[in-house]
Amino acid sequence: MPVTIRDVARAAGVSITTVSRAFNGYDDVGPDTRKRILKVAKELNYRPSHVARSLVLQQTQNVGLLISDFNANRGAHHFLFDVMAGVHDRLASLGYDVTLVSTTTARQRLVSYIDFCTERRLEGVIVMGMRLDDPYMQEVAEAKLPSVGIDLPILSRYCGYVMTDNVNGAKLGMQHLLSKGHRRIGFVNGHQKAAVSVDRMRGYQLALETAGIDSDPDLIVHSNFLVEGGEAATELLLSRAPDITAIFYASDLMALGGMRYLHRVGKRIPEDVAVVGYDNVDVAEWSTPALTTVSQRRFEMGVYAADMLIGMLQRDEEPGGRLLPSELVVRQST
Amino acid sequence: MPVTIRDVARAAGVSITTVSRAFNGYDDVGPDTRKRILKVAKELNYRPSHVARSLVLQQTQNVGLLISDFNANRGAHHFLFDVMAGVHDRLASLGYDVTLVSTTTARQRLVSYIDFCTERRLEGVIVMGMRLDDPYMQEVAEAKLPSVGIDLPILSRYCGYVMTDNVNGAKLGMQHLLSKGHRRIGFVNGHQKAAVSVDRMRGYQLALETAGIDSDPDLIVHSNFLVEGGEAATELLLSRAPDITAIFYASDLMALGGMRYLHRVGKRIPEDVAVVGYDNVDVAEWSTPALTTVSQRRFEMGVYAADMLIGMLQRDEEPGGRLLPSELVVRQST
DNA sequence: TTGACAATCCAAAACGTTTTCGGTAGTTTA
DNA sequence: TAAACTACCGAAAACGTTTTGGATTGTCAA
Repeated sequence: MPVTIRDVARAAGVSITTVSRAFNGYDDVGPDTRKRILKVAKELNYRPSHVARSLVLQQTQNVGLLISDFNANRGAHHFLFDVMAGVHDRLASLGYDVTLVSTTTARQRLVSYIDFCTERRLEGVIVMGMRLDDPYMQEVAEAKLPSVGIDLPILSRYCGYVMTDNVNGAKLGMQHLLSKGHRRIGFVNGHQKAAVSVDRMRGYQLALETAGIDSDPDLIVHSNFLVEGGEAATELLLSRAPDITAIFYASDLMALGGMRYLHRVGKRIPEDVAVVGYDNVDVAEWSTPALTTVSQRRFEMGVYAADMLIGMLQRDEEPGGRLLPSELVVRQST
Repeated sequence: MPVTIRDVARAAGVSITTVSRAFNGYDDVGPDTRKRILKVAKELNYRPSHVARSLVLQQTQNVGLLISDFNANRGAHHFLFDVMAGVHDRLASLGYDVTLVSTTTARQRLVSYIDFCTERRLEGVIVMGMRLDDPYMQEVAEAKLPSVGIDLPILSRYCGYVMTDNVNGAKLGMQHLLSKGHRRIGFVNGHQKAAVSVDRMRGYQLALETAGIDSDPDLIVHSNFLVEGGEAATELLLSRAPDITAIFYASDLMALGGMRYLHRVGKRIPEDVAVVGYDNVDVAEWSTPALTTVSQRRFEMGVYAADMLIGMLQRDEEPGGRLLPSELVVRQST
């Protein structure tokens, strides 16, 4: 049904070899024949088949964008969307196609992640939203498929990663609170199986340490990065340590949930309790009071991840771990 | 480099024909040979090439997910992400691959949307985030490529769409305000080139009409669906008609911006001005006061769009226009 | 006049599958 | 015992490209 290179060749009165060469800009085709071929091709509405070309060239120009359990991670769109945009933007501008892959789907179809990718001859993968205990973590690390994790510190011959400098980010947030005179600071972290959580925990501890304050386990609670989780965590935190004057949250959404709870129990922000979030998502700016937070450059994370992958693919570069700087954004909640 | 069907055939001592049949579950291959082939294939780590198969079968099992200017539309993630999840979820579970496509990228690469799709032999496309005056609108409508628009009323032999019943949705929001006794109701609509805007405008007018209220052009202003736009629009609205007691926004984000402005100028919500949004995004629930809004079932929109496309692809069904019901979610802003 | 050398072009193989059309045994039926 | 049938398997063509290794001109220098 679709018009092939053979149709063009026939219509232009040349061989398919010549059509191919005309299209790919080789110089051993006469200027008039070239013009004729191009004209005929346009008339016939010829589009070279990407799949035939992939087959003979043995490369698809196609990379996967793997989002762990896309469906269940919908609440994370505040973070994920921009990263996706960054990844796609860079990859597309370099001529790569991006196919969406989700692990759950793969699981449903009883195909492992690596099977999925090699079957479609994906040349590389960018992985996001994954937990450290996810079974696919190991698959990614062991596969010989070039891949780069976002917020996933996997490092091997074929795996690199990009993430924000979370320990410094957490330190920034904490130092800000410490500089405001707070001494009893609660910490609502993300779930323990998120790579960022362990780093942010370290930043929290480090900041306390250098301020000469002993860490109190009662002041630390783990949650799920989402609003409801932050709400519940804050309630728990306040029941355990009613004397805290500030809370540091590992995500803006949890901070929002926390502020909602604080508001409900009549605490004023920042007078009674100061609040710092993490991510600097758009919502942080809209809340009342506007949320002080540690920013992550999400779009850039995607771009850099794409760049690292391209480096591996096109220039055979060794992957590495790239840490983006964090920045403190001070607003009214502190 | 990758192991092919020929390698498996050689290792198993059979022809490639037999390997192919064994893999595709044909019944004319002996039970013992089949077992042997499968064992050998597993040992060699054989994965059939999706691209070779696509070439011979003349179908790719691949559909495009076209997001108009992905990059610039990042602010719309509150709406888009869930739809994407719905689309991907359904499509993936039916064995289709999903390729991300963005028109800007295409434009950069000087390849038209339709070229992009036919080159990759995409079997269909789901289109979202597009404006009515977008040049690609016509391309989509004229192309013989099965496609379904989300919030885009394009209808042809190959084009269907799914959108929320926006005129009824707007009517619901307005009727709610009218039932609370409001008579001077401002309307902050989205930009005029969005399909949903014209429907919501109609719903607004209809509601006024049946309530016997004349529509006042001073009470209507167009904006861009985003927070800052809503803020500016509200300022304009109040300057033109200081006597309004309620505002209906065509998106939750604009409503949020509006509430921010109202708060700043000392108006109480809902006592001085009642506010209704549109979309029921997660943020609507978190704001203070929580936002009354008209809900859209975003995930389902994606699922239904996928279903419609599959219907065309697999059962040659005629596309149509599917309208999802809207629902009013009453919270504290009214 | 002839050999070399551009300038153009083409036939055929290759990429990794699926599928059509047979072919060869062995087994049953008449 | 021959014919028909079953069960299993393979050779080869096809899908739409790219690329290798010439082939055919014509031109120019010797």
